[in-house]
Amino acid sequence: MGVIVSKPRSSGRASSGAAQSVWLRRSPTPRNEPPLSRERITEAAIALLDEEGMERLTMRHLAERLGVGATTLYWHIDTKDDVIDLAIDAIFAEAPLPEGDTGSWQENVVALLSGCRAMLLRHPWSAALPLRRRPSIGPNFLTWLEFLQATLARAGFEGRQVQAACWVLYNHVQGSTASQSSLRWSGTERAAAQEQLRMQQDSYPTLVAYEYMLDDAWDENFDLGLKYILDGLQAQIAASH
Amino acid sequence: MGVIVSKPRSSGRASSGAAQSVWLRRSPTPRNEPPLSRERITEAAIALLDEEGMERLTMRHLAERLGVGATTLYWHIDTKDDVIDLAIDAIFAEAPLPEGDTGSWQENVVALLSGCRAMLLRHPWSAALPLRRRPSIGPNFLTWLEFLQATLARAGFEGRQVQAACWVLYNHVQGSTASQSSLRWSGTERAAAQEQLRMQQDSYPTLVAYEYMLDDAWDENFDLGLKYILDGLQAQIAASH
DNA sequence: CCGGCACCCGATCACTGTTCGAGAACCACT
DNA sequence: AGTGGTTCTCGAACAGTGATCGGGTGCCGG
Repeated sequence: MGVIVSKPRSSGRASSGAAQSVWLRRSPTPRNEPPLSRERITEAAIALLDEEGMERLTMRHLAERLGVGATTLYWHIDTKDDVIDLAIDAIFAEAPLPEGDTGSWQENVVALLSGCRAMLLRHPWSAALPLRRRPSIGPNFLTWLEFLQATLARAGFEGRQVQAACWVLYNHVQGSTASQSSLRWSGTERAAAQEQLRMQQDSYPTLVAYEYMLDDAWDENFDLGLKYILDGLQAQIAASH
Repeated sequence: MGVIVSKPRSSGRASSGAAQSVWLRRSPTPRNEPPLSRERITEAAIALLDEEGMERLTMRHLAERLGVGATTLYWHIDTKDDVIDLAIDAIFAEAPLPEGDTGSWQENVVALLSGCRAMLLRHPWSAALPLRRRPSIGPNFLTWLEFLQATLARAGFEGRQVQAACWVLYNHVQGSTASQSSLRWSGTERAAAQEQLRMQQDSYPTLVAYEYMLDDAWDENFDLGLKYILDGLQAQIAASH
């Protein structure tokens, strides 16, 4: 201890301008059973986000859900962004880390990413993940990423290759689930957009031909795309002996 | 004509609930040279976003920049989301579409994605792209996507493969640029996070070993990741004869 | 019994997106 | 020149936002 020095309710917090990430400060309640805690706030935030979406996440709504005054939250967290950071990290605890080393590294990666994908789809608001101005350095996210990188390192990648492979795979899960979650729009508008697209077939022949935005073969697209990536990674390993 | 019926300033707009996408309504100013136009608003919005970022994009700021009352904007657009949709689509006009069919399809894809990446990095707020609740159906975005899909279709992909390949590639550009743009955080906090990560080396040995979040080899990671994807796609083509 | 600490909250501030209705500017046509 | 209507502008206002401040509880060790 002693590394993280900032007090929970410091009068001049983050004197050097921007507030620090939640993960760099320690929780202000080391006691036994406080009535309100970061954990309870995070839990309620996730429930609220799942039920009503990102734009309905409000300090007042969240407080009401917890049966608490709105400003009370600010004793436990510094900022609304903190709540979102905590929620995002918490859901990564739901992504299962496959046991043992059964099977090829490809099978391990597929299992890991599939579990993560299912988790992200359960929480559609996670599409907001990449837009956070600060990177994710929550413990659960780091654990998940560590697992992925370790799997790749064990598969035979080295140095820069590990990072590159890791980000390609992560972007694939994150990007495809974000698209899928965002594209759950109203049926009427969707129909209008499809009509509009079909009317402009001369401008977008390929998009129309391959039914851009018309079918919902999310699973197939994800699996096939993942296969492509894994094939490319396998080629890299083969080339490196 | 006659397809898009909603009036620009309709009293009860989008009577069926959610507002329609900008692209499904027509511009309210078919006149010669109106002082304020969608184009000028879009232009100013992009400049504002580039200079001050997403959270500083405000109707009032935008209006002030245009030397105009805040509420004036609402005659030209229905909603702030419309402005963002317009801005996002407008920057896709900056992504160059390589001329002709010189070179292999891989080279064409690399050129296309590199141009898109440079454009997205010039406008870091584009990281917010995937989180929009409605999908991108602006003309410039569709043109760009059409070009990518057409390139892939010409390369020999068929049916579902085209879509899957297209999304893998798109997610790679979008995801990597979003990460890079988001990770431009303050040096002090970054140092603190690195310190924290190094302290927990026991928990995250691989992340520390491969310098997660320590180096900024964005270009190398992007290129290498793209190579993996292209190799995987090449394997698909080879398998399909 | 009491001082101090952990925790809570009502009032309030500056600001947000958006609506409303009153107006100004322009146009075609008499 | 005048009139009527469409096109465009805007100030005032509304409900709601994140966040701060200072004054409160209630509890616990002494």
